[in-house]
Amino acid sequence: MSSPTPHHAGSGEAAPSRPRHFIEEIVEADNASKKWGAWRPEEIKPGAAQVPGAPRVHTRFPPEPNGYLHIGHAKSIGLNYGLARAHGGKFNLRFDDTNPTKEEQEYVDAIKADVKWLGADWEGPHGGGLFFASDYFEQMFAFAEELIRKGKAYVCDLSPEEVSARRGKPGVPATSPFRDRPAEESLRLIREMRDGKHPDASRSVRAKIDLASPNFNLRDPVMYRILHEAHHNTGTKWCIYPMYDWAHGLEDSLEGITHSICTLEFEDHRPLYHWFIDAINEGRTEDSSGPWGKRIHHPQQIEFAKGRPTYTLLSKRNLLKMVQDRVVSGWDDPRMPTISGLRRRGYTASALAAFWEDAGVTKVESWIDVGRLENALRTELNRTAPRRMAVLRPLKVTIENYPEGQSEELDAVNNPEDPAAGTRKVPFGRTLYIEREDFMENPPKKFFRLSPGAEVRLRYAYFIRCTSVVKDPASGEVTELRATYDPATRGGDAPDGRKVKATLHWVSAEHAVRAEVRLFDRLFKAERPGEASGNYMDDLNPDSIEVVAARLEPSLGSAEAGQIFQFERLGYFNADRDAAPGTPVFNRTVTLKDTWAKVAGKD
RNA sequence: UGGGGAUUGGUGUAACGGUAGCACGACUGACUCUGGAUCAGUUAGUAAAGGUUCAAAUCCUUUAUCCCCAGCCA
Repeated sequence: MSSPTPHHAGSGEAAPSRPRHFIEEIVEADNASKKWGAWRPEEIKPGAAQVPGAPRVHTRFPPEPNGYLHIGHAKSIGLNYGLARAHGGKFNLRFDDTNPTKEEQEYVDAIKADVKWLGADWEGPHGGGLFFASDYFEQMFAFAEELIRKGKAYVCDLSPEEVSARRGKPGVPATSPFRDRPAEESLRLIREMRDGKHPDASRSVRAKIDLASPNFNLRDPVMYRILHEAHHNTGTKWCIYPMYDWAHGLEDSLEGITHSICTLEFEDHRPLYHWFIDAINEGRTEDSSGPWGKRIHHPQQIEFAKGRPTYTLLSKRNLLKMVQDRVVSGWDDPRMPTISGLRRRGYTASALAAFWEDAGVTKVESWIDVGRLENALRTELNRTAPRRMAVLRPLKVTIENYPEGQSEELDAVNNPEDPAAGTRKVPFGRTLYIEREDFMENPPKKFFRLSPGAEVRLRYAYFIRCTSVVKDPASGEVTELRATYDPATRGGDAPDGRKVKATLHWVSAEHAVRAEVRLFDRLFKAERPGEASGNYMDDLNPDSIEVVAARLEPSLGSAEAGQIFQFERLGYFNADRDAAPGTPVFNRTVTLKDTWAKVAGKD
C-alpha cells in the first residue's frame, strides 16, 4: 500500500494504482499499434522527455480566452497534461481565439497563470509549446480557398436570419440558393470579404456537405463570418473569422495533436471534424505528388464528460455575470469556483488534481459531492499545514491564581503529522482568550468543553477550571470567565494522571495579534444551483461570507499572502493579500470535520 | 419530433460473458493534548420487462428516464 504521492495536473509517470479509464485505454491501444507513429529526433527539444522511436502522444488544452478558468477546466488540464506526462508525450497550451467579440488579453494572461499554477507546464519537459489559433488564420484561409476550388465550399449571401429560416427541420432539408455558385465567383467573394468589402454578417463561407443531414451540424455549416472587430492578437488585420468547427481540427492537425480531447457536447461535431480534414486531404498524397500537395495530419477526437461539484456554478457566462453584477468581488473572489478564486481561498493545485483523479474520467455527466473536494484538500493539508492557535470569537478568561504581570513561553508542536516540522514557542499569561463556543453555562450532556466548575486543558499549556462567570448586567451576555490553573500541569499533562475530556485552543490577550478572518460558506444554497428554481440567482446563499475580528498567536503576525495554516480545532486558513502591515487577513479555506457539531445538531 | 450520448449502493467509479469490487459519505467502536488525524467494523447497488447462454451489469429486443444539438458561440 503506497501512500498517495503528490499529484499535480494529472498523475505521474508511474502507472496509476487505479484501473485505467477509457481514454487511457485508447491511448495505450494506439501506442501498442503505433497508430500515431514515433517521435523523430528533430521533434525533440533539448531537455525534453520524449524518447526517439517511442510512440507519439500529443495533447492540448484549448481554452477560448473569454473568461477565467474554473475547476472544471482543471479536469481537462489534468487529463491532457497527465496523458502527455504518463506517456512521454507533449502537451500544448493553445488559445482558441477565433471570436474577437468575446475575447480579451486579460483572459489570456490569467489563463496562462492558472494553467502554470496547476502544473501543466507547456514549456517544461512535456511542453509542446504555447499556441494561438489566430496564428493559423492565414493557413486556414488558404485551406478554405482550396475547398472552394474543390467544390466543397462556397460563399453564401444569406443573412443569419435567412440561414436560420431555411435550416429546415428533421426530415425537411435546408436550402441555400448560393450552393451551386461557380467556384470562381466564390473565390472572388471570399477575397472581397477578407479585404473588408462587405459589411458584418452580409455573407458567409459555408461548407457544402449535406443540407438534408439529420445531424444539423452537417447542413452546410458556416466556416467564416464577417466581423469587423479588433482581435487581441491580430489587431485589425482580419475582418473574417473562422468558426469553431472549421478551425479546431485544423489547429490540432497543424500542431500534430494525436488525441484531441473535448467534452461530450462536441460528440455530434465529430463527423464535421473528420469531414473538414478529409476534404482537405482529398487529392493530397503522402509524398505531396499531385496538384494539392501533402496530406495533413488527422488527429482523433475523443469526448469525455464534464463533472460538476455540487453547490457550485460552472458556466463561464454566469460566472462573468456574477463578476459584472458585483455579486462577488471579482474573478478571484475566494467563493468563486475559478482557479484563481480557489487559489486565493487556499486550495492547492495538488488537491484539485487529487479531486479529479478521485472523480474519474467517463462519459457520464455527474454531480460530484463538493465534500469530496473539501476532503481532498483536508487530506493534503492535514499532512502539510503548520498548526497555529487562533481564536475567532474571543471570550476573555482571567486565571485568578496566575501572577499579574507574569508571562512565559510554552512549546507547541508545529505539525503532529510531521515531526520534522518541529516546535515553536507560544506565550501564556494571566489573561487569555478562548473560543466563545467552547464555553457553555448550562452544558448539555455530551458537551466536554468548559463550563462552571469543569476542568479542561489549554493546549500545550495548563489545566484550568472555571470558577465563575461574569455577565453584562443589562444583556445577560457572558463577558468574561474567571478560572484557576494547576501549575503542576505545565505543558498539558497532569502528574497525578488525571484526565480531562477536552483540550481547548487559546491565545494570550497581551501578546495576541488582531486579524480579520473571513469565514466563507458555499455561494449557493442549492445542491444543484438553478436546477429546481430555474434561476441560479434565486439559489444564492445570502450568508456566504462572515467577517470576524480574531486574535491570533503572535507568530501569525508575519504570515505572507498564500501561506496556509491549520488553526487548531477550527480549520485551514490562507493568508490573504488584503493584509495591512501588522494586521493580517485570513481566508478560511475549509473547516475541520466537526463531530461535535453533528452531535449538538441532533438535539 | 429528428440526430447524438448516457443509466451499477446516498455519491463517484470498477468489473471488457465466469465470485458485483474500490473510494467517499453515513453509522459503531478503539485510540487521542485538535470532538482533527489514525485504526477496526457495519451499511447499501446492476433503471424496467422479455430473450440468448451451463453462466448476463456485460450480448439481443422492447420500454423508461436524463443530458446534448437544431448560433454567422466555443
